[in-house]
This record gives sequence, structure tokens and C-alpha cells, in this order.
Amino acid sequence: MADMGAKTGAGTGAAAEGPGGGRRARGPKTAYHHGDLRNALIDAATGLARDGGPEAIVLRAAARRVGVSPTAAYRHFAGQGDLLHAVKELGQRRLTESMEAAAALAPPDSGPRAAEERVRAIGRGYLAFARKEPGLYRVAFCRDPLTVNSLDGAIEPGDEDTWGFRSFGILVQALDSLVESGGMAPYRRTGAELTAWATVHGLAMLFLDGPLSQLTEDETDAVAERAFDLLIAGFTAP
Amino acid sequence: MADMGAKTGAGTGAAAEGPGGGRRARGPKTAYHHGDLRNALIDAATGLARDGGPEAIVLRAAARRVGVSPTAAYRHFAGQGDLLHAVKELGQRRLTESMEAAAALAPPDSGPRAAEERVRAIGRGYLAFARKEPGLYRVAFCRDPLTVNSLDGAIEPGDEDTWGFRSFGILVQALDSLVESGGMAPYRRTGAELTAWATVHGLAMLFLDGPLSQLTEDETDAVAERAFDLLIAGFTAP
DNA sequence: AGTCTAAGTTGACACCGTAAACATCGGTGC
DNA sequence: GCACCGATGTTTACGGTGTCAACTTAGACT
Repeated sequence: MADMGAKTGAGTGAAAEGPGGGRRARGPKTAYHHGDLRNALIDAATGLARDGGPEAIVLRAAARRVGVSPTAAYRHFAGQGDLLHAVKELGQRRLTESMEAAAALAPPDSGPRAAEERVRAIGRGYLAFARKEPGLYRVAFCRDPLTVNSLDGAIEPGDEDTWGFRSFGILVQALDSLVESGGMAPYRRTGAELTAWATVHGLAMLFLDGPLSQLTEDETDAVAERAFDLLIAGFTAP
Repeated sequence: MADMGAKTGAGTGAAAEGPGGGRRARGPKTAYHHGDLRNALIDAATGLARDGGPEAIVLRAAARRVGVSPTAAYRHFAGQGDLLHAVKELGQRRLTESMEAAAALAPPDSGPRAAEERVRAIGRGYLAFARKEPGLYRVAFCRDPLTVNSLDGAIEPGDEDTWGFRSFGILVQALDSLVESGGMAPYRRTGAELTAWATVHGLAMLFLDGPLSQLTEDETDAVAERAFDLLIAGFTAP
């Protein structure tokens, strides 16, 4: 009894129709068999996480929200940790989307200034998500034993479709193009993505749980832009 | 089991004598009244935190370690959160000490290079603590409702003796002297401490719970030095 | 039809945080 | 010397949590 694979569409395939007036969400299922419990639980857990962060993800509460017995969850998750892991992946995906959306707003030009601007945009997208969804953001980066911490220099094959990997890739690409455009000296490139990631991640922590938690939105933006200035000054230094 | 720091002698004042051979730690107390329960509980909780991080700080377990009933803790702490808060403060103090120790190793010269080196040293001290005491480090920065997140631009009077404030102050001072020595343009100074702090904090997270968790010590050092290079390049850029 | 099995159920256990009531010790005032 | 009293620990109890085992139901396949 493990994991149940198939993160999407755990059900029998019948999942979209039905008047769904009943208490048990959608699905013509007899109200005994839910029809899409796995996703329903993830939804509920996500709601819990949204206000309350990782420690708010409690299995019984999620089951209660869905209207199902606590142990029903064990048909779809190995345990509470597994449920948390699912929400964590969802959070990482949302973060990646936020970064991609922000990057798409930046000018696609090929000059060094445009490349700079793209790096900034990615950082803004990151921080925007952290501020808009603090709970989910915390879950996305909480410690959980189920996450295999790869991406450690020697990237494992198969990580390519990980959302964490993908978000990292966005940044890598932006920095590469900063080098190609001549804005960054090649010898400075090594490890630059790690520094950038660390800075932005650290900023988010300062804003969320740290000493900068009471700044207004404008103030946080200002601090962030100052940090980007400094970072890019380092990147583009001769 | 070390520490015994006695941050604030909560006990009755009698706290230093006794052969202490018995199971109930030191103190000639009748084994009913412990004598220094508060610190003993903090010690135990610190041990729990050392391997296991914040979520390993469970009140009952700490009481069990000390050999006392669970509810006894409520004579010295408002609750589990309060105990965690105490350990958190201890962790912040240790981190500060690590930073101060590392900073003391740096050359006290007044030139820009020396100032640079001092900034690096502080960063190394920070990361050294995070690596040596991952559990305590995580506790030091975990979210807890009892911590008043001040230091938000307008610094509250009374924060000066906070360990968090003090560690921050070390960095502030180092950056100030970097400006004074002429190594850093004054207009770049604003917010620089936040950027530096964020970067180092982010690096620690990458090393501890993130994608860089499986690097060797040498590799993490290399990554960190690269990050310092970039950061200082930004600080000292014209 | 009949049967098999995935997907829910109830019940139970150990652990946690916490509150209320009780027990014990150390010191203080007479 | 001794009775009292407050600080400190203890017992008991409650609700909440994760998880296991055993039972039940409904949908699918032959």
C-alpha cells in the first residue's frame, strides 16, 4: 500500500459529470465512494496550508473538510507526510508559475540591459508569490523526509520534470543569457544562480518570518530592489 | 548535556552546590523540588532540538528526560511554545557567538581589504554554525508566535540586547567600516546588511534543507566563497 | 448472476498539549 | 518549636492527532 502513483486522476476515470448537489462534492458516486478523494484531500490540505503553513496540514482536519473519515486518506496517501509532500509539490508548481509569469513580462530583447531586467523580473515573481501565498510558500520549502534532495551539482536524470528543478532552470537560463549578451563576465557565472537563489530566498524569509515582517508592500519592494541592485552590480562587475 | 547558561536565574538562588550524584541532577533538594527545573528543561529541549529541529521540541519528552512529570513544566513555562521560544533564543545566542568568534579571527586592519575580509569572516561564522548545529539553527529561525518581530526599520528601544539584534549589529558594523575604509561607495550602503543577511541565510537553507544538502564540506565552502565573491563584488562596485 | 477488490467505515492505541485539583517541601512569623 | 503558606511537582482527565487492524460497501469484470 504505497503512494498510489498517478498523482492526477486517481479515480476510476469518471470524474467530470454529475449534478453534484450532494454534500459529498461532485461525482455521481453513491456518496460512499467519493470519486476523487485524493485531489479533494489535497485541495483541503492546501486550504489549511494557505493560512497556517506546514504545521497546519493535519490529516484529520483535511478529511473532516472533505467530509470523510480520517483513515480514508490512507487509501490515497502513505500518511500525513505524504499528504504534506503533495501540497509541497503543488506549492513549488505555483511558485514556478509565478516566476514564469513574471519573466514573461520582461522584454525579450537580447541586450545586456534586457537580460538584467529579466533576472530582476524573476526575482520579483518569486517574492510576489511568497507575499501573496505565505502559507503555501512555507510549505513549498518546508523540510520533509519524502523529498529527495537532488539537484546537488550532479543533477540526477529524471529531475528534469521536477518543479523545483524547473524554477531553478528559469533562473539559470536568464543568467546564461546575461553572459551571452555580454553583460556578465563568464568567469563570474559559476555558482551565480545559487547566490541569486539564496538571496531571494533569504529575502522572502526576512519578509515572512524575519525582522522585516512588518514592512508595507512598498517598503518591501524597495528593499528587494535594493538587493537586486547589489546582486546585479556583482554580476555585471568587471 | 552542557550549557547550564543560567540566562536568568529562575531558581531560588540555591543552584551551585551539592554532590549531585543522584538521578535528579544537581541540587540537594529532596528530589521532589528539582532546584533548577527551568534550565534543566531548556537543556533537555535543546538536546531534542539538536537532532530533530523545532518540531522535535516536545514538552512531554523534555520533562521525561529530566525525570519530571509533564505538567511540571507549566510552573516555568507558559506552554510548549514558551519552551520552544527559550531554545530559540539560546540558538540565536549561539549563532551570534559563532559569528563573533569568526569575526575575531579576521585582521583588525583598517584598509578596505581587511574590511572585506571581515565581512567574509562573519559570513563564514554564520554558515559554520548552521552546519555544525543544524537543529539549533533551524530553531533559531523557526516561526514562533512569541517572538515580536521588531527590527523593522524603526528599531524599537529595548531590542538592543536581543541576540538577533546583536548578530545583525555585527554585520552592520562590518559594512560600515567597509564604507569608511573607502572600499564601498556610500550610496550602495543602504540596505546592504539586509542583502548580505538574506544571502547568507538563503545559503544556509540551501545547504541544510535545500538542493545543496548533499555537498561535501569542501564543496559547500567553495559555493559559499563564490557567493561571497559575488556579494562583495556588488558592494565594492563603483 | 456471482465474485473480487478498491475505497470507505468504525474502533482502538499511543502520543501530544493543557487544565484542574491535589501533594509536598522550604521558609517565614509567631 | 511550630503552624502556616506559597512555590513547586504530581495525579488525573480531556480533546486532538497520526496510524493500524478489521469490517463494510459499491462498482467492475467474468
